[in-house]
Amino acid sequence: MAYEKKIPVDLDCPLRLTMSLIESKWKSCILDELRSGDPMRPSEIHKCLPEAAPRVLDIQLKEMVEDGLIEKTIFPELPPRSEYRLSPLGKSLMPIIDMMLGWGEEHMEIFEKKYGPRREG
Amino acid sequence: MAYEKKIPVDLDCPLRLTMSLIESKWKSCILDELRSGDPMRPSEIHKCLPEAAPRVLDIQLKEMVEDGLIEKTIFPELPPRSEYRLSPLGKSLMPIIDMMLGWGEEHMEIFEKKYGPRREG
DNA sequence: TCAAGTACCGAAAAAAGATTCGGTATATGA
DNA sequence: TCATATACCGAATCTTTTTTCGGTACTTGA
Repeated sequence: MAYEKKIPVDLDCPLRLTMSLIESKWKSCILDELRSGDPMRPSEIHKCLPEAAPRVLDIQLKEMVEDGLIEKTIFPELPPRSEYRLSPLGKSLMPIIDMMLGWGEEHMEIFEKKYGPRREG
Repeated sequence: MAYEKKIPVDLDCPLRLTMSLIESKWKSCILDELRSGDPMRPSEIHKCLPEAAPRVLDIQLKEMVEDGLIEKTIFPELPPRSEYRLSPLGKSLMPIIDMMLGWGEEHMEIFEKKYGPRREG
């Protein structure tokens, strides 16, 4: 009955906090796309992650801006133009993204053998 | 209509692979509990993570055994006794867990200010 | 006998997450 | 005029994850 405000991240445990910021399906990939530091337009991000439903990317980009991991610039132009780039906070997550990417590359074969190959007639 | 076998991890991208192994709500915490390398009994793990629904821990422990992140020993005793411990594969994830824990500790305050404090009358 | 502890599992319900579809608004080029 | 492109949002639906509840089976101790 009592209305309880929903907290968008997990403040009970430092590990859960970090996880809750990046565990949505495409957030880690978005951070990876932005790794160079150069800004990217939303349409570019969509093209780089074609498996992601566009609506999900929109929502997750918005949440990441709200959480302070990325920054958004809107240009007052028509047709509309905007850009996303890593914030300092987002940059500070990059070593973690790097390690996860490296770990995945190193161990992909194990899991391909175990669970793949995928989509064989 | 065509039945497609569900693949329990994401083999399309190394980053998503790593994430898919640990993104379930309590998996990273389970790895953290097992960090010392010493085995833990399931009841111990439950006590250390009292916020987790026991059933979820059971399921996630089982998945982590299946994925090869942890190893399980069942002792043929009554009452039943079993133990979980990090596998070499799980150990290789620890630097990532460590970094996420460290990042969370360093930045917790930002998010407490932004989204907390929680449960104030 | 009864409660508590051990380690699990199945099924239903609830919640959260992702997806699809349609819509806003404006501009350019065919 | 119509399609395409830009960027985004709301709502309904589908899917997955998490939670809750009950059950199995056996032992110990009150």
